Amino acid sequence: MDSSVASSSGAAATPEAAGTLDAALPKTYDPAGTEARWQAAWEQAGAFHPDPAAPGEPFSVVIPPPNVTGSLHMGHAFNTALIDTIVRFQRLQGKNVLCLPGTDHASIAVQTILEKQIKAEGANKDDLGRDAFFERAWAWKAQSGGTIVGQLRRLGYSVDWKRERFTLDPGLNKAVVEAFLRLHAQGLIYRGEYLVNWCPASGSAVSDLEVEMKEVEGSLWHLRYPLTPVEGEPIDHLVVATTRPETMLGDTGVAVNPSDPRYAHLVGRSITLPLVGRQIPIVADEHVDPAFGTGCVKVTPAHDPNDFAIGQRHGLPQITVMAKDGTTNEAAGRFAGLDRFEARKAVVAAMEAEGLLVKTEPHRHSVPYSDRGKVPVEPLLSTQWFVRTEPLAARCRTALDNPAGPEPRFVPERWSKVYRDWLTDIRDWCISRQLWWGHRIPAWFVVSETGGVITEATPYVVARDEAEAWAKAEAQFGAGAQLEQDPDVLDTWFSSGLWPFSTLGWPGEATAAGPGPGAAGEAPQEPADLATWYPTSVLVTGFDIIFFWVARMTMLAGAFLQEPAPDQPDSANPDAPARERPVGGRDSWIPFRDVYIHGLVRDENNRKMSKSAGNGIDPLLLIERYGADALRFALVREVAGAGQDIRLDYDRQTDTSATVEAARNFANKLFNATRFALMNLGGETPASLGEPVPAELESEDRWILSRLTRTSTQAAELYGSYRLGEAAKLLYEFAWNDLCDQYIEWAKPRLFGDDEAARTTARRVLARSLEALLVMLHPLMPHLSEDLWHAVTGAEASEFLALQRWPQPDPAWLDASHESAFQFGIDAVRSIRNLRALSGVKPAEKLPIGIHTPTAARQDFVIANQGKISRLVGASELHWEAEPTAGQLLGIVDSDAQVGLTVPPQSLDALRERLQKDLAKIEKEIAGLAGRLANPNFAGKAPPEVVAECQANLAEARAQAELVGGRLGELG
RNA sequence: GCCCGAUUAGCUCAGCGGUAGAGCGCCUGCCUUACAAGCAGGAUGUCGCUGGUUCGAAACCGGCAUCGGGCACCA
Repeated sequence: MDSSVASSSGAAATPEAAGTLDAALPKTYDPAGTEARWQAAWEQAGAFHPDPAAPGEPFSVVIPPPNVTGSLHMGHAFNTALIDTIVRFQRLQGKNVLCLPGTDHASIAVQTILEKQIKAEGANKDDLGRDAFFERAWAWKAQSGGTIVGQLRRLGYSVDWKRERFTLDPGLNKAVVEAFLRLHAQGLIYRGEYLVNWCPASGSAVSDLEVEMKEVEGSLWHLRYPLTPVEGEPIDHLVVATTRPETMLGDTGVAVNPSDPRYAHLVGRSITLPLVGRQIPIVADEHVDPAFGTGCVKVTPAHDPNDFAIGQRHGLPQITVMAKDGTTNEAAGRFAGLDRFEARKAVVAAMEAEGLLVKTEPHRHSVPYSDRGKVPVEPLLSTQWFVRTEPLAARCRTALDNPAGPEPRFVPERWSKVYRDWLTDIRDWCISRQLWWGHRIPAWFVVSETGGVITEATPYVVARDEAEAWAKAEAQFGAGAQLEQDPDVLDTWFSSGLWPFSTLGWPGEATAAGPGPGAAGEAPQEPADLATWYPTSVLVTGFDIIFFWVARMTMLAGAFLQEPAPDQPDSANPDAPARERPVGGRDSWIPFRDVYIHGLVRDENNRKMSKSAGNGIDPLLLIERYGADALRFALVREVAGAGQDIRLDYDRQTDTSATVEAARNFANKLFNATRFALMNLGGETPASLGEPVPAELESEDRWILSRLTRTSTQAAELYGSYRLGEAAKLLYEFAWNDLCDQYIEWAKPRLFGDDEAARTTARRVLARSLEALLVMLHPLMPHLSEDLWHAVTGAEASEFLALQRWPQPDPAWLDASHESAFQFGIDAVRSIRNLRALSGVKPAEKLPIGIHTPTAARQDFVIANQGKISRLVGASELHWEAEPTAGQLLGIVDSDAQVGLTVPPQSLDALRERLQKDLAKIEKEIAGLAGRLANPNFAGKAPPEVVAECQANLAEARAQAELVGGRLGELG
């Protein structure tokens, strides 16, 4: 006992880890100081910096790296809460857990922000130059990244900050270059001129995924195209309908459906394109819907994806009439130099002037918008780099069909369909961006071969660096070769797509320094982190980036991690137990075993929170008001239906949230429960008190230990299967209802009394239950639980709850029949309190109370717990006769027990009303049960145990009805 | 057009074959020596509509309605 007191005060003597509770014993929990203190302590101790050679089954998560575009919003806090709950739980399971943090350079988003800033300063990025721009971008990254990291720390994220990565840091650049080279060597990267989505706002190509279709109110212009005249032909023109009249300047054909009787005979004839005068052919193409518009389509292969395809099928020329800044070019003739929307007006006006505008109809249609630029994208012919996706997607589909189980496994499962569908009709991925902020494409053009300029035909070499490029170029093109590196950068998602392995050290030193992929004699030493933690255990992310990110990661992993990793003997720790992994390397190349997809955080009006909508909530505001633990608990608790969006209530006037406040109240409840324990454990700790001795346990001891055992099994199951919200609710109920409302109240007489032995038993049970609860809650409320755990256990400051083991209560404590026996006590107490309230007895007034039951076991229970029950119900004396004494006010617990008060019956009406209500309810139940039993089909077909239960319930209900009826009769 | 989700107490949501739950809010009473951020007691629902399966449906199946989301997209 004494030694434990010493260890408790020992913790208090270490200032940086002193439990809040040891000092002034405030009545309310103040999260701010506690949270900061433990965050610092964890980090200083390197608590979350795992060793790849350490024992324990590896468990790893790479966090979705937030964009360095400013600060974090509630969605990030949600994602963080979920991931940290999972990894902290797994750490408590004794696994070798790595949670790797980082941020994403967000090429186009950051460049857009910076260009806006520069523009506001009256300059543009070209004045600045590429190097200065880069410097500025890095400064921005430092600032925004710092803010983000600060926010993640404030949430208590148990990530390994020593392994923090940034998608544009040198190590990841090496991975990006290597990935590009290997894909190129595999024939999976090509360069060519295709119609791409051009964003005039950012001056870059974007991928299909970065285009968002928006419904807009536009117009459908019907234009008259005169046929080049032919003798005897009655039709002298066609009418085409278009939403983009300006593109007619680039028309190189008109298409009709081959089976359209109106026009079939005109196929092959030519048209004189108005305003331009070009002769263009009429072609027949299945794509044309005869029922839409006039059934004639103008074909502009250089400015529309469908027209591009038609043009390809019919060999039509591609005439680009638009420049990359969204203005018409010289090919637009007299319309050249106009902004595209001006050009539209000008063309329509000109057509009208020539009497060729048949009509203009209002027309609602979808227009492709650039996600980032927020302007309509322009389909434009452009030479870009592409990844050939089908072979990569095919591998992913095969993995998903793995007969041993889908890889990855989606939770909830329905998202695997979304993932598969996208991989099934996938288009090639345009990966080049005409931006500066990003990974420069590792390709050098041999410009000497094409007269010093870069064209589509310019040959190139891909290389790890300039020296290698020169070597390759000279070998291929001779010493006179002139090189120029491609000025473009790669799509951000190209580097994000490598995240689960690039952050773990892929491709490793030997390979990177080696002569090239597949070269002989190469003996790549797989990085230890990769060997231990790849594939990662689970990816936790929102459904909105399944295509952008999840699928890109699986596709790229398929290109690089197919080969089994070499066996890595555990040299640093030869005695370590064998890993649960196949000898010879990883069991899958898919970068994560599970993909846990969560919903979005919506605002109080059920709108998606987003920066652009301006309805985001700064997590820091709520953390400051309620604490990080409260915010985390609130977010996780809301997520019981996995994959469902969550709605966070929020009052923008006062920056308050009832949901988070409820979680804060729970934190305070735990704080006070622990405070109560500290005040009543007499300076002892769970360890110094020792195990509860079965023979000494009282009723509530056995009950709470059984509940604890049950809860610990259930909570582990829930956490382990990503049912985090359910775990949160379960523990909330155990803590508040079972431990605080029941156990502590029943145990108080012993804790406050002088019976040393009884007090010790109660202390043992209380200490053990509370400690186990704190461990179980740790994944959800890490700071509070860490703090309280230190206070309760007196653990050294250098020890952490975060690194303890999940509670292993003795299974022998599980006792369902005792749980229901004790439930009688709870129910009896409630019945008495109800009766007191009903009869208007003052809470402070003590009065004689009876519990009446003919059952011996229950009588024994009442006798054994007389003092406790008396205290709980405010009894001056407690009777336990089998039958009620005359003149008492009676309440029904169940058919086998009644409770009674001896008071002047001043509230008979209230009691009568209550009994009548009870009776009505019971009779309704009887009618239902009797009806069911009367149905011969039920008795014949329902399982016998259900029938028996039904009969038992009916008997119970009838007995209760009789009791209630009798009481009503007495009341008159 | 194709696919997915949701619809349960005033609000936010669990429950997903045995006859309805939680938190918040609400009503009543309590500063009971851990906690008023608390305690005790209480009220509150034709589980969207409609067929079907079943002895039995909030739950399973079909249709419908409303809301939300994704994909595709005809000029």
